[in-house]
Amino acid sequence: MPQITLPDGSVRNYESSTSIADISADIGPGLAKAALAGEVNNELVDMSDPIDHDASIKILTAKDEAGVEIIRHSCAHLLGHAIKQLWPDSQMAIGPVIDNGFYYDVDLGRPITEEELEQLEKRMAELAATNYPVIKKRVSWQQAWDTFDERGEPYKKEILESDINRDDHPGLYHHEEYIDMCRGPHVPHMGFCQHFKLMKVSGAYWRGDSKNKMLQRIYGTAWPDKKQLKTYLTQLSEAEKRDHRKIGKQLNLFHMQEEAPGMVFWHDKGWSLYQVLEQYMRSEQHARGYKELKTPQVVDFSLWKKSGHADKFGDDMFAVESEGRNYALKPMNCPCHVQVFNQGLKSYRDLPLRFCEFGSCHRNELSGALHGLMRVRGFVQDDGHIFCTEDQIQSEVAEFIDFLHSVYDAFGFKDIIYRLSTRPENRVGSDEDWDAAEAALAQALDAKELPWEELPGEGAFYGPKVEFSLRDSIGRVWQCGTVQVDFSMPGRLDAQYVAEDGSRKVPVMLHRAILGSFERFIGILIEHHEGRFPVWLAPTQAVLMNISEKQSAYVEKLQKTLKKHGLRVESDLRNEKIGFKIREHTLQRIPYLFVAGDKEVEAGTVAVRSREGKDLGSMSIQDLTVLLNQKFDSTPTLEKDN
RNA sequence: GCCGGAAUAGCUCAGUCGGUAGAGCAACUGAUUCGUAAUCAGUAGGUCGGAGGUUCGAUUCCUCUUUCCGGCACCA
Repeated sequence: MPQITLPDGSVRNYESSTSIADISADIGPGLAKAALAGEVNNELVDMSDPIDHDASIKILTAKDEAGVEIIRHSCAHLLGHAIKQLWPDSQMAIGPVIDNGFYYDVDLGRPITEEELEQLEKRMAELAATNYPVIKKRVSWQQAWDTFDERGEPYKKEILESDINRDDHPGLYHHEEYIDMCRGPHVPHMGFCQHFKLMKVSGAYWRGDSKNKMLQRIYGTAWPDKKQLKTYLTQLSEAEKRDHRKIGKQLNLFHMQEEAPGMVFWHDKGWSLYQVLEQYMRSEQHARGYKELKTPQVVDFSLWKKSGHADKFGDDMFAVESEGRNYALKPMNCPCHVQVFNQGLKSYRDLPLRFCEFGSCHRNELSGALHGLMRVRGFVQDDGHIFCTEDQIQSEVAEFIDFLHSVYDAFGFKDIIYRLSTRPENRVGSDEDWDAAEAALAQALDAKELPWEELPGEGAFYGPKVEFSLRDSIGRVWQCGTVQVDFSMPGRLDAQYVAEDGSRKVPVMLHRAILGSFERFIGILIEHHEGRFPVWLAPTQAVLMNISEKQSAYVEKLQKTLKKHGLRVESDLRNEKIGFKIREHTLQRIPYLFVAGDKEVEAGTVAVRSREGKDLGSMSIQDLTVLLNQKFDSTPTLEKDN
């Protein structure tokens, strides 16, 4: 006699075992039609799963996020159904839900072509159009194993063997003749799976391990209705327009070429942007008690052996041989900073000692990992190392987090995500040190009441870290800042200070960065602003232009004056129509355009137009300097437009 | 590094079922001096990523290679 409590608190009594399907039918035909799964005492269940005890339930439809995920999951099965029809020899591995869609890893023993992808999508649509019912059967472990043995599905058998308890009764979902194993739930019929698109194919290792066989991964997106699918596809093409590689070329910021893979050739405009960032970070760090260093880029391998980096990353360093000695291009700055610390006897009174460096580093990243400015082989970090005592860790971390917040705020990033990465399997240092370091970071976050999640096993080999990610104007998350506690390296590299009691002690080192790398951060800024940089960052803040030759001298004089004020102003005196010039500079996303005709010459002003096309009226030189000196107006253009 | 795809003028791209390539924009020259997103006319521009092979002949077909793109894996 199950008593069922609905989300609105109402209660229904049933004579015998019931199901989400029965309950939604009882409530009404509309709901019965829209229902695709349910929750029983907060656990997801299928429409057909029996409910024979008192329970609180929720009926899920395509309006619920969980409902959409179920649709996506079922689309993965639909993909499996279509694949096995088209290529019966293929072996199905796993088909999970991901953001906005799903994928299925399949062993076809060969690659899949674009044409085949279309063919597959077509078959999926045909199958879904029949609205066939999805039938769930719970079977014994052995029955499941026999089923997949008979059907030639070795990956499914492997999943059964390694991940599923022999006493369990796995759910087998029958999609007509196709059978897939899944925790579920799934849609009751394919009527829910009508709006999907196969996006791309790629290789993916079985179980994510590069030692395993590479399977074909087929990606798809799926939505409850046509409109949402279309909206998503539009969003994708909008994101493509923000591609920093494309905008970097259009705005002449930088380039890369074959002879230096993963290295950036900064052009004057990109370098201007870079310099604004660097000077800003320099003055902020100076204000917060950091001492700026510059350390060598080519350092003998012995130091990297001593620091422990050679063991773990030796192959990923650029090696340099000269006169029988082996050097490496520095992949990071910390060992060098310890060398500076080690010069001269340090006292506890010197701590905390905050070093920073715009450190030029090189890492020989795997070729397949390179990606525009986001993943490069040569980069510069806004790196810093704080040498302190254990007692100072928490306050130093707290102070750093304040610093980081003020920087992200200046760039217009308000939504920050905090993650604490804890001890990995391969590590140096004692468990006691790890306990203390992890606790110190967690406490610093908690003291600021920041929400954080733990990433177990994701820490660096020498210590745990907090990672700071920011959300950009279209909701993408980028990891940038980090602070890491290191109990190991100072000791390995013989750093010491004289404590209050006269004894020698090893300092704790905090590794920290806010932007991460300038290259990557600039890439993020480009995409965040879609190239429409706020005026304090824009490589060219304004272009002055004349209507005809008569105003040339006036424009040149004005440009000189503005440049003297430290403003980045260009002039365009070409013999072109004003409309033509405005179009060009607007496409270059110049924040402000200054036009001088006879009227303006007479009044000693310019007519100001924003890159959004707004007429800001006439302004004097004084007005212009105020306009171009706006600080930190980092509201993404997207928000401004809306 | 692994799987798949791509590489043609400064840029964006078309093209050749094997007979050494074309458009638009940009550049250059000339005319135009024109008030808020493209003035007109003309000129020039390419070892078709690199190396090898097949062929009478390769930008096109094959092999290798480099780089890039999409993923996977990696990320001190």
